[in-house]
Amino acid sequence: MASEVVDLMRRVPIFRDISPNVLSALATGASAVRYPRETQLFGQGERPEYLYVLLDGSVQLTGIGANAREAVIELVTPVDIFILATVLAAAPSPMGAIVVQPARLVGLPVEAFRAKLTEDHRLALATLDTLAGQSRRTVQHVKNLKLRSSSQRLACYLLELARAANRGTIDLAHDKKLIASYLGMTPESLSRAFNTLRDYGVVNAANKVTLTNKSALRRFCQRPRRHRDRPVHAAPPPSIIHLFPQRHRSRGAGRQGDPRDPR
Amino acid sequence: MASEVVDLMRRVPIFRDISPNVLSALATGASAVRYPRETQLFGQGERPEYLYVLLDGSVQLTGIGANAREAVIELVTPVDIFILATVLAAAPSPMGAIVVQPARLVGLPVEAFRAKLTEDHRLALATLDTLAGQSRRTVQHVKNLKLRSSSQRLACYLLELARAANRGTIDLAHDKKLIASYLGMTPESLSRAFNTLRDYGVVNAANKVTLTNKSALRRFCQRPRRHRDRPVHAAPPPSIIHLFPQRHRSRGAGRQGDPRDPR
DNA sequence: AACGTTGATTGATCCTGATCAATGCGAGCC
DNA sequence: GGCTCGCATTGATCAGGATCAATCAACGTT
Repeated sequence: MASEVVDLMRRVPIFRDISPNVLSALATGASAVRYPRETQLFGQGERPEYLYVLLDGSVQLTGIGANAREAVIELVTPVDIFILATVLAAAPSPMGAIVVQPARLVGLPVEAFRAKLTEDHRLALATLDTLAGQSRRTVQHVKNLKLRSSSQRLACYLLELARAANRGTIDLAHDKKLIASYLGMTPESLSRAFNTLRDYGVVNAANKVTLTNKSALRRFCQRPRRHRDRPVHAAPPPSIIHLFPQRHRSRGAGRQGDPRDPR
Repeated sequence: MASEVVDLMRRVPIFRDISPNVLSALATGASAVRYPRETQLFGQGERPEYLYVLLDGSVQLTGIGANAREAVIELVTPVDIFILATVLAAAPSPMGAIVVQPARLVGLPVEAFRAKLTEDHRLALATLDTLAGQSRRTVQHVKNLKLRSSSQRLACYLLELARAANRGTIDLAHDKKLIASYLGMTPESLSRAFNTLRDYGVVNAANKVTLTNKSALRRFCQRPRRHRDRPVHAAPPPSIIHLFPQRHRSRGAGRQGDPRDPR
């Protein structure tokens, strides 16, 4: 029954406030399907036929580089929607999608989605919202890769999981191998990163992880990569060079709100 | 005169097909302003007041990590629009914006933009388009960082510039330092990467770069990071494990369209 | 013209993380 | 139960880049 699918779709923020008839139009021919591990939903370079809603399980979006090396670019967990940008651009997907935990998902045909987008303003606005959110997350990913060491990336990841789980102990829903790839390192390095984090209250028993000292861990995240003892004297005062319509860049550490993000 | 600004705005794809009155509403109080190098438009962690249209010059979007380390996350060149995602999310910006080449830009007040978005469907759709494009570019950035060596990233960058410039010789519009940061390495490593690429037909005189052998360079981009001589025998045949509604992942190199992207 | 500043290059060294190799461990299978 | 297979961990080694330091060229300033 299509109305069941519509009910399921409402679990995703993007569809929360969309009118029922639009939703059922989007869902024509669609149903919630279960897929086993390892199912490839589509490959890199293909134009996906569906916009996917993940209800249960998890899906990895992986990019393939030279020599068939792959890296997990995104790790989709329920309830979420994925390959929105690709569907909108009607372009080949820069990454493939593979089920990593037995998943239940709904595939919405892309033509209907794009058509409804042009008809329904609410839908367009909702899509804009979630796309903006995803875009920001990807930028954060780039920042992590460029500005943090691998142990720090792991620490941030764990803090994020803990925040989401909202309890002291996290259980890792994925292979260490997968997590390693997602965090941009090898499984061996991940293992060693866990060892490093033991000093900051990270206890790693099998698939369970407990953070006994979150504040220490948070501090670790923001620490410079190479912690040589630096001169204690303060950074030079901001040097105002021009006086122009906009305020000027203050070189050095003399900035106000300390915009470092612990994520 | 506001109509001048509207004309300027039309240079950006996002505004190309927007009705004049909507555009002039977006542009109320806005004008094209020139800013010198080093001008900080806004800092990381702030909520920008404007959605920016870059007409000339260039702007770097930089993330600040621990210890005031910064990395250039995006490099905006004309004609383009930036911090769209942040404006839409009405959230603090994950990166600051600094003028790196004397720039002319228009700042559109965010409230008006967001308001018009809810009123004008065309605007919403156009925004969706450009946001999708930007999102894809960021994903590509992540892929580059995870799957390619620094020399390969430089090679891709040069190929991209050559494609855009559409002539044999590129002139680098930015400091090497900046380019290095954008590509995720230090200036020293960039210098050495240029040396490495000499073997692939990259001639680097001052700010000019000529690619004398693009195909070799393209091949270099896709080469595995560590080119040890591997066993010649072909990869194992795809192992079909399940037979399910969707086709299954074929492990190994037995894939069809070779979806490696030379970008 | 001398000077100081800034950016680019090169060399020497170090460190992070990848690679290679071996082992342990647990789960599914016969 | 014994088996294999794949994942995780640990150790040893290696390589790619970062860091530190010195030099040099290009400018702008005085």
